[in-house]
Amino acid sequence: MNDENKNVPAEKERQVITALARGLSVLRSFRRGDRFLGNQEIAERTGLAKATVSRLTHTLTVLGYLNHSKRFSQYSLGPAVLSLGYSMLGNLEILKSSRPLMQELAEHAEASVSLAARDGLHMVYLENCVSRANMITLRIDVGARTRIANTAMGRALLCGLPEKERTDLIAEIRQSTTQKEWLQVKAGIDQGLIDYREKGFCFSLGDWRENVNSIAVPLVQPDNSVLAINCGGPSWQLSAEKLEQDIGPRLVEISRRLENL
Amino acid sequence: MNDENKNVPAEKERQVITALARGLSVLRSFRRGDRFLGNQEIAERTGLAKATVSRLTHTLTVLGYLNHSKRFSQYSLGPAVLSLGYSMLGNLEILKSSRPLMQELAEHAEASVSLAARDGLHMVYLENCVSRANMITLRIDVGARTRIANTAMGRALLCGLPEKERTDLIAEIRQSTTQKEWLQVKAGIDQGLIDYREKGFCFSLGDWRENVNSIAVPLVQPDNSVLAINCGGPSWQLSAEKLEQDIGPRLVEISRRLENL
DNA sequence: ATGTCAATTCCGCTCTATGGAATTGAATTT
DNA sequence: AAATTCAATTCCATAGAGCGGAATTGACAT
Repeated sequence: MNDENKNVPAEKERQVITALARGLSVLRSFRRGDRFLGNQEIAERTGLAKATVSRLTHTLTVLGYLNHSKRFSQYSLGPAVLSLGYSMLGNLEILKSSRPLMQELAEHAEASVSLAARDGLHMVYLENCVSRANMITLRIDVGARTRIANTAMGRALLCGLPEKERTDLIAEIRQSTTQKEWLQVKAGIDQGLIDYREKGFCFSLGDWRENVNSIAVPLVQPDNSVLAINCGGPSWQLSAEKLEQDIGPRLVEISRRLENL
Repeated sequence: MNDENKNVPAEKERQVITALARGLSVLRSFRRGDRFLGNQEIAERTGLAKATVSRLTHTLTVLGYLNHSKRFSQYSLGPAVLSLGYSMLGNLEILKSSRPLMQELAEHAEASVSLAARDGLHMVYLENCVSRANMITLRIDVGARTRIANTAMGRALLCGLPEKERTDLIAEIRQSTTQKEWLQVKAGIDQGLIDYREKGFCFSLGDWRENVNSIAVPLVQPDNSVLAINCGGPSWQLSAEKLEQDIGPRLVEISRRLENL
C-alpha cells in the first residue's frame, strides 16, 4: 500500500480514530425524511463495506443510538441522540440570557429570531423564537441547518470571526462551490462585510429563499467562539427598509448586551 | 489469553466496536451543567486511559461533535450533536399527527403534555406541549430524561410492551435499584399494570417529585415500538380525581386515535 | 528559575477492526 | 412447495489501528 497523500502538504495530521468517525458517519447518513435505512443503503451512502456497516449499526443499536426494526430489518435513529443535543443546549449559558431578548424582538417584528452556531459549512440553529402571531406558520427547528454561504446568519458569523479564521473558512466555502455559484456567493459575503462595517449587521434579501428577508449580527462569546443571531421572515412583512431602520439597530443592541454578559 | 467470560451464560455476543462505543461514552460523559470538561475529567468519568481519551476527543473535535476551547484547553459539546437530534425528530411521523392533539389537551388541562420514547432505563422526551398559561413556568425540554421506574410515563411504557420485553425490562430495573428502593418501585409498577388494565392509564401521584401528579398512556407504533404520552403538572392543579375522571379518558382517546393512524 | 498539573506524543505490542467470500434468512415468484 | 432474489450476517485470515505506560511538551503559578 502506498501513501497516497493526495498532494496534501504532508502535514503531520493527528491521529483520527477511524472506527469512531465511521460510526458517526453512519448516524449522519440519516437525512431528514429517511425514517428507515437498511445496511445496504447506509453502506452506499457512507462508502463503507457492508460487513463493516453491519457491525457499526449493531454497535450503535446496542448503545441506543439506533433502533432496529425487525419487521423491515432496517434502522432508524434512536432516542439516545436526542439526549446528547439536550446536554449540549443545557450547558449553553447564553441561551438563558438570550431567550427573553430574542422573544421580545420576535414579538416586535412579528417574525422569527434565531440563534445559531457554526458546524462546518453550515449554521446550526440553537434556539428559535417566534412571535405568537406566527407561531403556527413558521417553524425552523432547533438543530436545523442552513448554509453559511448564502444566509445572513452565515455572513454575520464570518464578520465575527478573527481575520485568519474568516479567510480559511471563505476558502473552504469556495472549495465546496461551483465556479458559477461562487461569484454570487462571493458577492454576498463581500457585501456582508461592508454592511457589517458600516451598519453593524448583514443582510440576506431573498438569497436563501426567494421572498424571505433576514438580517443577522455576530455574537462573540467569552471563550471567543462566535455565534450569530438573525431576524427573518417573509419579505412582504420584513421590507429591506424596515430591517435596516428598525430591526437592525435592535439586533445590534441585543448582541451588545449579550456580549457584556 | 484465556476466555474469561465472567460467568455470563456463554452467550455468543455479537461484536461491539469498542472504539465507537468509547467515543460515544465520551460524548455522554457531558452531563447537564458541565459546560467544559478536560481530558482528565473525561478519563475519570469514562474510566478510559488518558492517552485514549486524548485521541477520542481530538477525533470528535475534528468531526464537530466537540468544541475545543484553547483558553482552558477543555472541551464542550459541539453543534453536530444537535443535528443528529434534529434528523431523528424530523423523521418521526408520529410527531406531526400528535402535536395538535397534545396541544389541545395541554390547553384544556392547563398542564404539560409530553411524548417520550424509551432509552435504556429512561424515557426521553420527544415533544412537549404546554398550555399558554403555563408557557413560562414549566419547561421540560425535548431530549430530557426521566427514569422509567418512578414515573407515569415509564409505567405506561411498561404496560405497552409485549409480555416478554416487559419482564426483561423490569428485571433490568430491579438490577439498577437498591433493595430498599425496589419495594417502592415494584409497588408502583404493579399498581400501574392494574390501573392500565382497569382504566387504560397509569398514575404517578408525587412519585417522581412531590407535588407533581401525572398520568400516562402507552402508544404502540406501526413498527411495534412503544412510546408513551403523559399529562402532568402541579398537584394543586391536577388532582388525582381530575386526572382520573377528566384527563385520563381524553388521553386514552388520543392514544387510540393516533394508533389508528 | 523552579515546580506542578494536564495534555499530548512516542513507541512497541496486541488484538480490534477490516473486507472479501460464504452463509443465513426473509420475502417473492414460479 | 420449490426456486429465486436480495440483503444481513458471519467467517476468516490479515493488516494495522488503537492501545496504554512512560516520556515529553506546554501552560501556569510560585
